Amino acid sequence: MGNDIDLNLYKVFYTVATVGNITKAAEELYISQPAVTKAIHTLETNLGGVLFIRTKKGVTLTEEGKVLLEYVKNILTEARNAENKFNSLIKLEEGKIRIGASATVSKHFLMPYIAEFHKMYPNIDIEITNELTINLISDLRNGYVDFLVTNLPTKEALDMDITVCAKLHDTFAVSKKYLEKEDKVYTLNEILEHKIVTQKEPSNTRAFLNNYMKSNGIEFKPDIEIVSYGLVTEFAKAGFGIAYITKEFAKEELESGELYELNVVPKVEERELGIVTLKNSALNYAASKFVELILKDIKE
Amino acid sequence: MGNDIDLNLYKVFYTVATVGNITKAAEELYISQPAVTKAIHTLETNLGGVLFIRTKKGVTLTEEGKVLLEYVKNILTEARNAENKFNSLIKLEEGKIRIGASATVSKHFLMPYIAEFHKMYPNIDIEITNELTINLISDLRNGYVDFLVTNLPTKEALDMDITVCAKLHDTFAVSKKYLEKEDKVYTLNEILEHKIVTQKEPSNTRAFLNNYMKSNGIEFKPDIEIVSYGLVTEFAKAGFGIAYITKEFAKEELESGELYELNVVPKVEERELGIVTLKNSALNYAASKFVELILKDIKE
DNA sequence: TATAAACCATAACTTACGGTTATGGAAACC
DNA sequence: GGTTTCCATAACCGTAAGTTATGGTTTATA
Repeated sequence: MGNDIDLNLYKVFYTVATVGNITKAAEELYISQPAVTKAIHTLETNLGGVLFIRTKKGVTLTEEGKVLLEYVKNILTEARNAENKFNSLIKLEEGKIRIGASATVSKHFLMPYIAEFHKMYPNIDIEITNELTINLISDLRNGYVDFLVTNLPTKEALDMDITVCAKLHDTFAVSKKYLEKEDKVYTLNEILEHKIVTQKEPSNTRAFLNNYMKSNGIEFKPDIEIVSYGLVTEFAKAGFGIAYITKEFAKEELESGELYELNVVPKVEERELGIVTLKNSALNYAASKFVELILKDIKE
Repeated sequence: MGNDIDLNLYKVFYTVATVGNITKAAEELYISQPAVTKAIHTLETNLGGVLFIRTKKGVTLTEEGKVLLEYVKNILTEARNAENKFNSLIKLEEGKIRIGASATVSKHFLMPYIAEFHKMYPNIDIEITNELTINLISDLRNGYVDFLVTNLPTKEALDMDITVCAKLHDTFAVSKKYLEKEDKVYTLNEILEHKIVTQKEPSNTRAFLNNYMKSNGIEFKPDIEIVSYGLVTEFAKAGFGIAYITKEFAKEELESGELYELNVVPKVEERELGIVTLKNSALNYAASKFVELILKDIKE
């Protein structure tokens, strides 16, 4: 956009035009009167025409100057709007964060961060999409969400950046209603003599469980399969069997004693929760601030 | 309109944003690459946020940068529009001239100038208002016309600037049908023995005639009074009597011999044709150019 | 797997120009 | 007629926008 003239001169022009007096305009602009005189002159020579008629009482616009002024008004208000908009985005006075995460992660992991962030920046909209990880990934690719918070590892992540934001610990837990608490170390086979409650495939958690079983040489089939993770703990609490759960997502039940953890060997490996973003595409400022908030915890 | 940031930086920003590459943008802007780098940096610090993400393949806009770009596009196109508009006004590629003048002046004086001007600048609209001088003056005051071309003197001209643009010579003329041509010097009283054809009051010409008569001690009453000056010559040509005419406005009739001038003493004083503009208000560029064209002739 | 090429960042230097002060002239105001 | 109000001009100054040179890092190339 080959734009020749010095846009800053328009600021001076505007002030002089509205004030109608070079000396006063200079005061308003906090520069000297000769500076303004010169600015108007260079603008006039650059444009190739006269903008003001100089009188002893001040200056008045020529007809062409009046026409120009209308354009200049638009230019300057748009510039002001640009500044304001950018500012409010940076100051987090407005904006939107679109997070993709499972209902479980949303409830048990994100919730406190969202609450904290919302308290700090109440005008930032937060939109959460709860779906299966596979769907979330396509949402991310299609630009429907800014980033995901999901269990790792997520395969096919060549076009994505992953940042670990928490460690997850799976375990077997059960209600006393189903199995009296005992100070005992369970083998996997002993566990499998019981009814097993777990999530239905496909799910990251279930895939992790399958893999764990397989690496211990066991081809297994659970007794109760549930789509919603939330219901897994409910079924366990109701005494339907031994549930495969993630400790971080069942804190309440474990702390209240509604469920207790079984001491099983071999221990289930540690998993990770990660923030997934699209490579080569930046988060908006609000989203990056939110991610920062999450990561602050893990840094320590 | 307290606008803080350097508007010229937006030009650089725009180029970088669209090219997506600082080095190439520098080429396009005919400045060095470090200059562009620096410009973007200062813009970023002035705005207080990041505009681009630097990669090894170039730069890409942040989300906030994308938002800013939309505003900047508007700013730059409006600036370009402003330049273009001003330019075409100055180049006389567009514009309008509104002239107030009597039908006589329009026909016998302005016509050739209008033709010449229109040939030079065919896109300038020329609007002519024909009315009595009194009405033209109020049109001028009300801004309905840019300037007047009228007989002088025009009273009540304190708020107006007057520039003489031609000399006018009134005289008595007659057709051979009415009075056989004689090589004779007429006194005013001899003239008055005939039928007199002249314009009806109010009119500048008639006022001038009245004044001329009065200064020669004569209270006179014409025999035929006509509103339209054009018809005065027609009536004279038809042999109704001796007409009071302006030589400059009856060239054809005098040259063709349809009318001939009577040698009357004392001679009628010279009158002036003037361009009348409103004080403290500038003509638009097209109008001022037109006035220039008229005045070019009298200068010589 | 060197080698070259592409890009942005930084540093040190130069200069043009946007600012300054000082002054003048010409109306307008008391 | 003195004072004030304006804009224009001249001479000077400092900064910030430009310059060249260089470096580091990644990506493409042979």
